[in-house]
Amino acid sequence: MEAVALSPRPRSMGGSADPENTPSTSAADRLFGLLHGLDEGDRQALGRLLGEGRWVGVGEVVLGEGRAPDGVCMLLEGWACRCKDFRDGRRQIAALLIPGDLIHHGDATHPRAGDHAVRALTRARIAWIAPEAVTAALGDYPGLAQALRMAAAIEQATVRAWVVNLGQRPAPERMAHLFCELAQRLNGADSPSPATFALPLTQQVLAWALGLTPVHVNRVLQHLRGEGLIDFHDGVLTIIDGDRLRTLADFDGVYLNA
Amino acid sequence: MEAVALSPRPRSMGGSADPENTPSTSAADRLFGLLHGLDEGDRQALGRLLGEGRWVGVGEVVLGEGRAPDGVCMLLEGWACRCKDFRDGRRQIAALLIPGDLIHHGDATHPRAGDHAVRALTRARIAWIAPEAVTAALGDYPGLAQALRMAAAIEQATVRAWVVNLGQRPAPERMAHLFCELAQRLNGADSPSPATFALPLTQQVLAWALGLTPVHVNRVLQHLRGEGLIDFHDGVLTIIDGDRLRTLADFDGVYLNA
DNA sequence: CGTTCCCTTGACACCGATCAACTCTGGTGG
DNA sequence: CCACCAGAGTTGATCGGTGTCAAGGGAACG
Repeated sequence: MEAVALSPRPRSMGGSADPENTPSTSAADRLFGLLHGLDEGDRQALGRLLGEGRWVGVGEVVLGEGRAPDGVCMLLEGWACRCKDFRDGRRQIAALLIPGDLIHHGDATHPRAGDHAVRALTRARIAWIAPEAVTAALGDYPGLAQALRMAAAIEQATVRAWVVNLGQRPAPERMAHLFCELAQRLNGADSPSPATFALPLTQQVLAWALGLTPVHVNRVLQHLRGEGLIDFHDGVLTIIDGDRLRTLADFDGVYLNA
Repeated sequence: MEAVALSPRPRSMGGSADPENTPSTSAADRLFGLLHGLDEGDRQALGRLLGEGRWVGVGEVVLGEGRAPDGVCMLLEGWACRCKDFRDGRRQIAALLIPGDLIHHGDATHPRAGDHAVRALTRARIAWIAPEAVTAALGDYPGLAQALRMAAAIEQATVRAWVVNLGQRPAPERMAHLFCELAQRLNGADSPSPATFALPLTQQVLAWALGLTPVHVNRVLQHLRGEGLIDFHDGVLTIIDGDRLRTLADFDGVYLNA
């Protein structure tokens, strides 16, 4: 992960599309969006617990292989991934994490998360909540515990969806499915058909996520583009025809809903 | 799932190798094996909560797509799978479940498990614990809550391992990895090299789990057999050379440990 | 004694990997 | 300022793993 850039270089006119400039003030809100009509106190309590977080650089390991510390860790800004590295340089991304996702639900019982590492794919801001603070907050704000369990369950369903994606779908529908998932996670289920959002990932990273080669990712991207479904360059994905994209991918986003 | 048998027919001299005859009295014990030195009271409490369970037939849906009921559900005997069905008949198994595995951790907060169905692959015995009983027991036996979270975390790690397996490994190492995982889950990490255990699955089921075609599963099985690594027929898997099998699969079973 | 269905085998097609070269942009250092 | 380099993206040629199609064997069952 060292010698390879993970997010595309800013092109031509600088940071005009710089994804880090999107405020994403509401990382904690996204976690709480999982719960309908939740107490406003819970939301503010979580915000206080999280604080500002700290910045980590591109490619940096947030949570290494080996036994993980206790406490809860959340991604506030930027992109990260759960990533398994092979000795020969091959990699597989098992999860893409966006602001509001839990990096670690360390309820003092988590076994070793040693099967993978969490790495920042862009510059990223993460927040740790100390285990004592977690247990205390769980007592004071019962909604919090529920939100954490909910988030874990949704991540579980998402990983299962990736198993299905990798096991059954050929490359174009596989990539289409990933894009549909990300669109829904980023914009919500009801995003209009011509949608544009920052996807600050290189084709190499997409390849790691999709179990493909970078060159094949490139060809599939061109294919989808030629079909008039999407456009993707310089870290910006445009979904041109969401309906046809979902049809191609056989996408059903219920697994992402609370 | 209707017209296809899921476990191989008993061959020649009847049920001599019938996997259902293995007592597996200790399904609950396996869940508790996840915790070192746990209270004996907790173990017995879980046993009482589970009771005898009820039998379901081969191919029967234990937990359908759609919103799941509350409560905890455990597999006591037999095999089951988390299975995603496509309209055109294709399938992908996202998890293989053996006695002691949790089918449903319904802590009254689980969202729709609607992305997949849980089906019995053999005749299976499952037990439900009503939600009130769960919350009551969680209060009385705090070790139980920890065991449930632990089991969930291990399943999560297992699904991630499947993502890696499907995304990165070619068919022979993929199958080898699955066999290593099952051997460890069934016999523990320290099983002697020539090991034999019941694997009451058809090649078609293996294909669903591995993202391969039945005919390719057949060929890969022959290949592994020709290499002197395993033998598999009539629902019995023999691991002839565990070391070389693990090497081939690049298997590291830490993700299965508590 | 025919049916069913799992397993097996062979021939062939194709998706995606591999290898290799080239462009382009941005960064670096003389 | 320019030469050079590094790394992302792109393209073409070729190879191989896996899917597909098709046929047949063998054990259990009615």
